[in-house]
Amino acid sequence: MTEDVFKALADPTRRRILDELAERDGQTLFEICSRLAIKHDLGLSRQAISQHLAVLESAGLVLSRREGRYKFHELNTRPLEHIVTRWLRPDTPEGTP
Amino acid sequence: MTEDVFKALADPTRRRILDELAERDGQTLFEICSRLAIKHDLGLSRQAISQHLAVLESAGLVLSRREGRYKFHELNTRPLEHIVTRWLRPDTPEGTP
DNA sequence: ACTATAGGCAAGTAGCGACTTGCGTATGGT
DNA sequence: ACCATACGCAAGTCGCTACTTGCCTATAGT
Repeated sequence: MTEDVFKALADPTRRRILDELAERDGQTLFEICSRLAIKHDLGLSRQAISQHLAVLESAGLVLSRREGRYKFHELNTRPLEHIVTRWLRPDTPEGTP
Repeated sequence: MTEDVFKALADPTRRRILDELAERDGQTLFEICSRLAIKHDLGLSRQAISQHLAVLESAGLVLSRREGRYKFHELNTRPLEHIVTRWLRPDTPEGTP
């Protein structure tokens, strides 16, 4: 559950992937690979990214649909919404000093 | 920075410690140890908890003040507030389907 | 049919991270 | 002065995890 969400967010490369999907949804594995290689200097193998995507997917942060030989990935922010409210006090809801 | 926050949140024991401090602020190391041992069944050594607290402290999630031979720890939720908004889309701000 | 593309599976390696163990330091009580 | 308490430091062990490498499957194009 939220257990996997925290573990998924622990890795900086996975967070970069989420950034990439937040910027442009529906990318394939190869697109994400080349984007990460170009925009950031991450020279990671295809399998590395694939495994990261698997972790993100089992955490529910990434949804994928397969079409032909392409697999498109999209970001799902639902699991992110309430993982932190667990510690946030009900007082000072937004900006009430 | 936020790098350390995610790493700090990755461990379930550290999240338990945050829970404990959220429930009662200003606990010492021994208090946290015995609380974790009793309420949850974590039979961890003192140093284990101490190292976890060090991680949480360097992430800015826990602040500590020393008084005599006691060191009191308190929760700081500031670093938690904006780590997730990075991926949350500006649409559907709270509950607007 | 053949080749290239997009991706998956599995085993192996290296390094980090959680935890322990042992010893050391400082404060407080008597 | 003595001892117990509350905590810190340092090294060592063990398991997990990120990453690679090699091979395999399936779809698309020609």
